[in-house]
Amino acid sequence: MVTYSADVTDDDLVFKALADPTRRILLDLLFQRDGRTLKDLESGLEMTRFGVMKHLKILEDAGLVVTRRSGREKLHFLNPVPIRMIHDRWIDKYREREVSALLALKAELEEKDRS
Amino acid sequence: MVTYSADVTDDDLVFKALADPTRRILLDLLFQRDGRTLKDLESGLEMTRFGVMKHLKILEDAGLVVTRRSGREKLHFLNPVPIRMIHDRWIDKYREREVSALLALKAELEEKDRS
DNA sequence: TTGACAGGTGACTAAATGGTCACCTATAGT
DNA sequence: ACTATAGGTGACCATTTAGTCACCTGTCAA
Repeated sequence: MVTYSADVTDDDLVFKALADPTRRILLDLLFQRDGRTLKDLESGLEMTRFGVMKHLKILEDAGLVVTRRSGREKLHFLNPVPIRMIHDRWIDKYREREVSALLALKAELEEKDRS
Repeated sequence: MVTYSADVTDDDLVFKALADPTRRILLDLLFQRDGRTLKDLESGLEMTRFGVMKHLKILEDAGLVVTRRSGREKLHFLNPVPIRMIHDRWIDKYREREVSALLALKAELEEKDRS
């Protein structure tokens, strides 16, 4: 049986982690391509290595990013599970149908806009 | 055509709004039952009316809560659309299948645990 | 029309957060 | 061995944020 450490404020770590724009960009980068190193991620941001490192630690502590060491490198991977749990907290089956339909309609209209 | 202010993006307001535990409780309360007044929401929290009011304003500015006036009362409703957009930002069709399966399995195991 | 009630604003303090730096450890390649 | 490279720690400062309060506006009902 898998146990998640400190159920207590687990969700607080997740939401706090998502609150910073730099950290969301980091997740975007990992969404595009997994398994990046700190050096790699750092090069895409206007910030010192230390800042990026702090952000990655916060993402990792929140469980949004999972890492694996490979020699002197540390590889970073996106973990979508906490994101899904946010979704499920405030969107039940009923609301999900409504929202999906609404967003589909919105996408359709924007598609027409573009043509 | 809608325009957004220069440095504060729409999604930043949403994530900042979700970063506070009190505001998440407010969303939980509205998830249970919509259309509540400030007085109603205030009674469930150990905080002055002013604190709750500030939090509700932040949620409203972020679009997570929509309101309607009725006489001297202001009714609050949960808007699930921004939550869904967070989900869609980092969970594509492929990951969604994986995550759903994983969470379903987890729920199943916890169900067995309880019996 | 008067008093109670629901909601709202601006200023203020204490705590949390983001970013940088000096300095440190461990691995890779020559 | 030794030098460059990848990553890590603790302290520090500037800014942001949560919460409270004195005071104000609008609505209801006797």
